[in-house]
Amino acid sequence: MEKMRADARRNRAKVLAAAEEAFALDGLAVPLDDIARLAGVGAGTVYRHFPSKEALFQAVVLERIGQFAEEARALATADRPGEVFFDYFVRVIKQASLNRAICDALAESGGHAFKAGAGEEFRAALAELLARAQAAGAVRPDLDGDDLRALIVGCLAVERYAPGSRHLVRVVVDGLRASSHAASAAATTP
Amino acid sequence: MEKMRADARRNRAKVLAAAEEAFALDGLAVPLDDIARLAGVGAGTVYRHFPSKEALFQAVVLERIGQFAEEARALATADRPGEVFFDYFVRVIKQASLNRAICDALAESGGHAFKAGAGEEFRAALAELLARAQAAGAVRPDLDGDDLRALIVGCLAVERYAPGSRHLVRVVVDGLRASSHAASAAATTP
DNA sequence: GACGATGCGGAGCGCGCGTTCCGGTGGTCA
DNA sequence: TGACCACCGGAACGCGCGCTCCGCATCGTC
Repeated sequence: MEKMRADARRNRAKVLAAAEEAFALDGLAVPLDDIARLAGVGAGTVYRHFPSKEALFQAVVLERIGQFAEEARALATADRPGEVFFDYFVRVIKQASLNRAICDALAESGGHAFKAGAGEEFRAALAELLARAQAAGAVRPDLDGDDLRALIVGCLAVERYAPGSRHLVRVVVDGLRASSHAASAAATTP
Repeated sequence: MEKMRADARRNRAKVLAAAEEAFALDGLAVPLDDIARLAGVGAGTVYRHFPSKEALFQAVVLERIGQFAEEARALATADRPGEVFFDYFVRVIKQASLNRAICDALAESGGHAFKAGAGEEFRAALAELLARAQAAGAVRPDLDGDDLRALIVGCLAVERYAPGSRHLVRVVVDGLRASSHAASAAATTP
């Protein structure tokens, strides 16, 4: 990996950059030939560096998810866990909705994208933020990290269906607040 | 259409039934040859009755959506608009989540499925239920029918990602209540 | 500068699927 | 019952895409 020829390393970087751009725009649906052309290389070169299109996709996606995870870790010790949590939740959805690659990866049933390293880190960091917000009484307690990821996937679907409708995510955010939970419990306990 | 030969009419019905079953299970992804085989006819026969796979899909989906619309119309004059609305909302999501065809059709960007007759009926009936629930003070007023359809799409994505997690839809339901809206407004108006 | 190793490009292969075409079959009606 | 023609089945076509293969170019080394 380090002892690669200079041009090989250069091409690998070009492929990654092109894939990042193409996948972000059109998701997994973009033909691999398009990525190769955008990178200015042949299709064979792509396969020299990545065993399959899927592997290239994973590489691109996991890097981005790793950024989300890092961001979350940086917030894990902040004050006002409630505000921090909601800000992060909304920001992740906003960022991810601009990136078809992330949407496709997260929506993929079974959450395959969370099996690998960076996915697991994101998972853990998200659960940490959630737990702190719940401990502070800001978020209803009947949810765990998996639930939250599912809700993020749902919000991304909403965003894709009705782009830019900011207030729809707020509906979910309001549903996450501890007070909503109380209202629901009261309503179902006459 | 009425002066069709008896076997033709029979085959048409068999194709529709097979398509309903196959699409419900695997969505648009199911190969047309599979539908033909399931129906016990040749691929050519399918194309005699429907100009394209897409048209067959639309026919199947619109019939189901028509049922949803009828159900909604039947509830449009009921008492307790709030309860009726939430019950219907949850039921539609539950039913649709068991039917990949509906999920695919609704998730399709642009909401193509709502352009045709039955889609428009569903749209109108849903908006009516919503408006009545809002007038009764049960649902936050800052939403319209399009918003609600987007939220349904989102809930279907959640359901597909985390099947059977009943309480996640409740998060959205709680977010829809008028009290949640008030809490949100209070929180952003210091 | 020459030579082996390494990487490169892009034509080509295989496959799956939507769609079409046509020779034969069997429903329909006189 | 016989003949006509609407209809049927399924083989075949075109296309797009993931992936492979191999002759050629380029890099690193002596």
